[in-house]
Amino acid sequence: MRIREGMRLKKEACENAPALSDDELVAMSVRELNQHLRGLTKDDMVRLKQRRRTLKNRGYAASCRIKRVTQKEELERQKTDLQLEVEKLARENASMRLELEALRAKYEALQCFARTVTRGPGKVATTSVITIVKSANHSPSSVPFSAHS
Amino acid sequence: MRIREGMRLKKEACENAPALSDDELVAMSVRELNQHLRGLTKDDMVRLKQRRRTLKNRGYAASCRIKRVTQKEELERQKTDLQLEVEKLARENASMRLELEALRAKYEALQCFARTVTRGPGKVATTSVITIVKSANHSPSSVPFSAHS
DNA sequence: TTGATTAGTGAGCAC
DNA sequence: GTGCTCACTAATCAA
Repeated sequence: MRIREGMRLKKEACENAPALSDDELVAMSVRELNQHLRGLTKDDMVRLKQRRRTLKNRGYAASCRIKRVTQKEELERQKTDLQLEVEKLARENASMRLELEALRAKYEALQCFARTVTRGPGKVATTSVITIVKSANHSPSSVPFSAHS
Repeated sequence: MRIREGMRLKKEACENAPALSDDELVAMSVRELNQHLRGLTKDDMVRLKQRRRTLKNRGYAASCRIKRVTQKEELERQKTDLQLEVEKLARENASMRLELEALRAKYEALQCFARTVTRGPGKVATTSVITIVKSANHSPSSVPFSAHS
């Protein structure tokens, strides 16, 4: 139902009142409304109050609809934000994975090298035990460094 | 506006038809409808068709509302799914970051060692047993490096 | 009483 | 014509 301006004509039947517009009526405070109610039939009073209620309801319905679409838009916004964040984290994740693999390879290469160096030429004499323990937090009894003659 | 069963009484005015219920009327095909339309006033025909349209509209409005809430629920579901995924990725990310740092430390330690070994060629008078244990669950192939005598 | 929400209704658009 | 959606209304709920 589109707005029916013709409805206003009903109100014209009341001659002594200056034929309040919908906007005026709906914006009126209760005090103001009572001013305009003076000298009206009980019946007209009821009618006017009902018209006011209806106009108010019209507004409530409108804000209800607006709220509905606003919430939907908000949800969609949050969704796309989250999608972007997922993508960002996934990228970070992938690059870190590569970095980790690369470092592991470097580490193992260096390890090989260290082995050849220490195993081979000098025939190192003394016994020296170096233990570097970098353990995850679950091994509290760690001995991070211990050298033995 | 709640459903007004009283509206059906209007239809009772038509005696020759068996007073179709709303459900029957709305479920009827156009062909069936035409069957029931025989022997009715043009006016009654229009009225009946309009009632059918109104009943149909009632259903359309209902499915429209159902669709609306369904879509909203779907959006919320997707949102929580994405939130979970973000958390999961963030956790993975953090643990990989730790792993990376740990490996970097290990690598630098080994690098220092390698330098001392290679820099002082003959100087290394020690047998080195280097045990680097990074006991995180993901490196089962531990004892990455171990050289003896 | 006031504001918000629901179901039903007609208008009007799209196919 | 059929289905959907919008704006409106009355009913009803909630604060």
